[in-house]
Amino acid sequence: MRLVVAKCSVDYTGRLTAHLPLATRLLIVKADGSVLVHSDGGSYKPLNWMSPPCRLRVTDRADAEDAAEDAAATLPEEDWVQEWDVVHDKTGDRLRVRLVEILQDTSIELGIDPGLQKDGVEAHLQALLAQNIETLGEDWSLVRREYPTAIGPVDILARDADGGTVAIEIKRRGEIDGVEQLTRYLELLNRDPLLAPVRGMFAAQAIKPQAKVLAGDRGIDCVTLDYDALRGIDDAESRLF
Amino acid sequence: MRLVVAKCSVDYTGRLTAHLPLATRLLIVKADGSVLVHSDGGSYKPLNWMSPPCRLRVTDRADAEDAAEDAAATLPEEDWVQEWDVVHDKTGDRLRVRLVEILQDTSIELGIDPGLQKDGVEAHLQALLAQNIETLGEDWSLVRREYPTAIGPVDILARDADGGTVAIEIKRRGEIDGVEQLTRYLELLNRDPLLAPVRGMFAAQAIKPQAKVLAGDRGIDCVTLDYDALRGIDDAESRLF
DNA sequence: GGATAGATTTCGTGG
DNA sequence: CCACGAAGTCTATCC
Repeated sequence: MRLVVAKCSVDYTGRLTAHLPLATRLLIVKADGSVLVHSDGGSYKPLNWMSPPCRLRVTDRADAEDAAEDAAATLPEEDWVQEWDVVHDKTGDRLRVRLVEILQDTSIELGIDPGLQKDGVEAHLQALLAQNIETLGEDWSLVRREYPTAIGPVDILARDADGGTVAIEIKRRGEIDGVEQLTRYLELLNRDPLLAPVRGMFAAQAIKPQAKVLAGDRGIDCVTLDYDALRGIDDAESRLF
Repeated sequence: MRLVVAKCSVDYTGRLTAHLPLATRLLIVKADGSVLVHSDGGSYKPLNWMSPPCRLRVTDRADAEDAAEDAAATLPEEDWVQEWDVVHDKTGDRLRVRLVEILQDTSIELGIDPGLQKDGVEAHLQALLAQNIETLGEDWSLVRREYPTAIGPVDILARDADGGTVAIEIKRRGEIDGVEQLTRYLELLNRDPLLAPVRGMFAAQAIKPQAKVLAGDRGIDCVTLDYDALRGIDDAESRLF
């Protein structure tokens, strides 16, 4: 990994065209040749970047044949001492960085990272609800998780106390897209005479008002899930055995 | 901006819980106190991070009162020399970095960045199509861009050669969501007796097969836009005046 | 400030 | 390898 702090300008051409005027920034060159351009603020997203796989070519001003005449009458922005030309292997996207003043330049070997270990995602929520389907109502039973349809799997298919089929869509945060998704599933499931009628249930840790309204309009029930409570039930149950 | 290369372990608790085992990584502390943890690969997304607004508190091992007894019988991973505790001001999300060995530690002042200048986004595509609405068919005319409805503005409302109203949704890349969005608009527009019947047109630089099928199923026409061609027409036209 | 839609999204996962 | 859904998404825009 190479870390450079430099006064530079940056140009990107690819999916879009973008330009960064001359300013002091952090440039990161990773082991795979990818480049990140960071400012001293904002969030984790760089101002500009090039994703791997790509190739970085560095040109020093001294090496440029016509350096002398170029330098004669140019804007300060173009009076660079080093130019980086980064080209994406597949898309041809190009990132050009012109370094006018290099304030810091270090390289260090990091090695391969063991990677992030996550916990608490939607999959876990789905597993917990499937294991505790009776929290939705007495005598409810699980048909199966990831019930397959032509346009993708429904999170949970269940039967309510009356033996009616219920398709459940689970989201961490319930927004309008989730209701649309469930609507498409219901349309398909209700075409199957062996299943129909199938009603919908939209389950999330929090459901936005607009999603609630849309769901209501389509006859879809909404349920708010309590992650900690579900986990609690699950722990309590497992302690019984 | 502070740049630290260190052998460290990282723990995050917030929306989810995540852990990074001991390894050598780049740690970036920005002027606003936000922290990024980068490995020497992957894309621009850090392995872990804390977004602003947040507070960073640094503890040196020497300062820890019970350092001696702690160090006596701990795992190498917990034999840290410095600990960073970063807490988000609003959400309370916490990032804890334990530095076991510091290989590099530099600080530098960057100043405020002038920011990125973009070109070629969806707005431009919309403007180009609005100016060249006749590319969709002879005698087509523009009613207006950003035609307002109760659930948001339709990109373009136009009239075809027969005087029929057409609602056009424009995307860079045509996917299923765009068809859903246009469907909602059409439902609303067709409730207006002064406009109805309104037909739909889905316009994008490229339309995915699944989106095409869904659009076809709903009687929505699909059109592939050629950005460069539209820009060319526009340039040619402006040269006439 | 909250909600919404787009992104050079990136990142998994499943077929 | 492609396609789709989720993300601690982030970011700009609009109301």
